Amino acid sequence: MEMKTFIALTKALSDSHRVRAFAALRGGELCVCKIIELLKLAPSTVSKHMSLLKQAGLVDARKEGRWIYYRLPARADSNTLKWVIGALAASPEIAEDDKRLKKINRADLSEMCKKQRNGKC
Amino acid sequence: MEMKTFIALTKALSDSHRVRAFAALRGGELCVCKIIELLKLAPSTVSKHMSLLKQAGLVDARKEGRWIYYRLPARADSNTLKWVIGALAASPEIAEDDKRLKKINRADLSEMCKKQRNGKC
DNA sequence: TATATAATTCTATATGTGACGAATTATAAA
DNA sequence: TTTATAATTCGTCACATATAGAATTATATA
Repeated sequence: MEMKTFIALTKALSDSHRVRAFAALRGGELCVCKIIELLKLAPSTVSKHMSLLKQAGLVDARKEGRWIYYRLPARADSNTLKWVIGALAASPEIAEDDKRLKKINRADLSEMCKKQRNGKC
Repeated sequence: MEMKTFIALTKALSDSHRVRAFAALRGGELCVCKIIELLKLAPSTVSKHMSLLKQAGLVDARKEGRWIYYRLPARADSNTLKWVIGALAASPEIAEDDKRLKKINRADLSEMCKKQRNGKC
């Protein structure tokens, strides 16, 4: 791997919000508004974070209607993925996120997004 | 690993000068002035970089007289070390550094340090 | 077609980071 | 003891980054 690629990876992984978003995708793809709900950040901020992760090759995206779903990439450098997932395995923060994600996945999607726009999360 | 620890690691690895300094230690311990010579940065800058790597647990230091030697830690999280070394294995920049380090290791240490002070590297 | 909506890009701002030179500290040598 | 020296810490500056809100884009629905 070239230095430039490596630095893009480590920079992408050097912000806790991005790391949490990345780790959240272990459980399967998520639309942006669910990631917004998890991180409790403004939509524009989350969008920028996901774009950075994508540029580093740490996530893939697919569009379906008005929604964009992010997911772990199928054929990414699996050593990097394994290292990150492994390193965070015992992280209390990630365990807490996993719990919250279960609730978020049960919630009504439309209602959640409406709140995000009005409540200025 | 806790999130805080993980972010300290990725932040430490998100600057190419620090990554190069870290990788240079694969070949054995180095005193600061040799790392200065390799990176061609001001001593104070290199000192800060090494201190950050140390805080992240990526390197150890030992003092011998006026010199301080940095080295890869004996019992660091070996998964992290393996991932970094593995990811950079094919990096042309690191290969180039390895070449230059051979020359640096042959050079006269006192002369090199004197130049660094006067030449404002 | 007009409106609502999910996500993005754009703009502005506050904070963080990398760089150097000067001052400081600790050790060795004269 | 005085001087030289290897490295650090401190002060400062330029530049990068995280954040939110406004404007924009693309798609679905009334």
